Amino acid sequence: MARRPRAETMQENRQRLMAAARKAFAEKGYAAASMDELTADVGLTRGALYHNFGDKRGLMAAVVHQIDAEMAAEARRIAESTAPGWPALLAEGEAYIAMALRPEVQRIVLLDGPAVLGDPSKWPSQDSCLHATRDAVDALIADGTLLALDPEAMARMLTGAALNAALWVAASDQPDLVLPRAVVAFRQLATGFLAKPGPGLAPTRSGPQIRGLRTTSP
Amino acid sequence: MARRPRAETMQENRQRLMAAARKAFAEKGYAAASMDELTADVGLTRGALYHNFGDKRGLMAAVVHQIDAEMAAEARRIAESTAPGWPALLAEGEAYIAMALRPEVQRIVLLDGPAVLGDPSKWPSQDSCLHATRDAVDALIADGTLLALDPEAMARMLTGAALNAALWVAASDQPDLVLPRAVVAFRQLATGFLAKPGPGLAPTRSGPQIRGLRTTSP
DNA sequence: GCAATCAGATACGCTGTGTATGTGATTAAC
DNA sequence: GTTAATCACATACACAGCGTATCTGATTGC
Repeated sequence: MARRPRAETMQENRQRLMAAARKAFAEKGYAAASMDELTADVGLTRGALYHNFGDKRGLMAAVVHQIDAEMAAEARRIAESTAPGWPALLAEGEAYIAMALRPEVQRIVLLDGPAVLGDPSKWPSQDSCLHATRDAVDALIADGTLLALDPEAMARMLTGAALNAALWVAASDQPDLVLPRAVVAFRQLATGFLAKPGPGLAPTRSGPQIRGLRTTSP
Repeated sequence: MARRPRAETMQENRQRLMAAARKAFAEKGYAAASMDELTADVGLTRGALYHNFGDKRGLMAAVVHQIDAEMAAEARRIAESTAPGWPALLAEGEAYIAMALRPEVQRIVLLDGPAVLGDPSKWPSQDSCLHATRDAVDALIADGTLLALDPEAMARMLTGAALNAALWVAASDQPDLVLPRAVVAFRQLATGFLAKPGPGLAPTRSGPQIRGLRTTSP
């Protein structure tokens, strides 16, 4: 028989369990997701689950970590494809807004995550998204672009505003329609941290675009 | 016997159940709170609970509604005891930050609430806090103090930033120490919505006050 | 005073988690 | 190459907790 190394199949099983968990948690919510069902879906039993993740919460932690990492990576990609500095920070925030519209992110990371794992800043993953934003803020403070306040607080408020805006957008009747308004408001709010606020504020001009579009730099 | 009217004792039982629920939900979290224990604590059984609130979630909704209303009332009181207009809006936001430090508010409203009941904007209570902030924003837009963006989005982001900041403060090692920094950052961020940003930004001047106590500025 | 109502209690079933134990395959020792 | 140890996962069990269906004694309206 194809003697596959043990560690390999184990890794694959972990992946499959996490994939199933993402699906179940996103669709039914953490509380309503049955571990029995979930494991059966990928041809395993709860035995495998408890062996790999300790308990249901452990699986949740792993899933949240994974999604969080993906989000941070995507935000970083977007930020890097933008003019560095202030526009990149804005782009990052907008990226979070856009990502938070995905049901998976919304349900797992924003709604159930804090309830199950506590505040994001204490997550095992240490919350990559927050970290990334904090780094960006640090750089912009050193840079003189932003006011020298507590960078942790600033990062926290920016991501908080962005993610909260996203929840609002998602809960609305026509997400596609209100999304641009949220983005505009976010951009405007963020200017509060600028060391020298741009003179002409023309927020609604130049059409707010998300995901890849040029952010108007002051 | 003292023939108390039925509606009266029923009302009292409801109150007692809710009081017990606030305690249990705050201390153990929604998921870990046992309805059997909770009802026994006030000398009742689950029968009373299901009769009055439908199910566990119904009880949670009632509790959240109650706390939310209390928060909104308190915020309003604070706002009214401040110079009307912009300062009042800031005071309101700061009040939310301070209130969110209370374990009850934090655990029930901020962490478990969204997971159990969904996004605050869809809560039965319609989220009084959000509503209050929105009204304040509306007035300040009409007033010309704030930029005329989507008021819903603005309110959402302000409360989002405030509450997120509070969670951050609460999760920190020395809440008392970082709270002032959060307040300063909040005040500064909020200026982003001002129609004409003040020239000299002296956020720490005039002492950010939380619940009546003067925060030490570093 | 009597019947209808109703708040709350009692009893039951069921789902789901966690744990303790079992087992067959893989790995490592000799 | 055989054997012993390990280990990933399965099986079996105990138990807590939610929801519902049914019951009961008190209150209310007539």
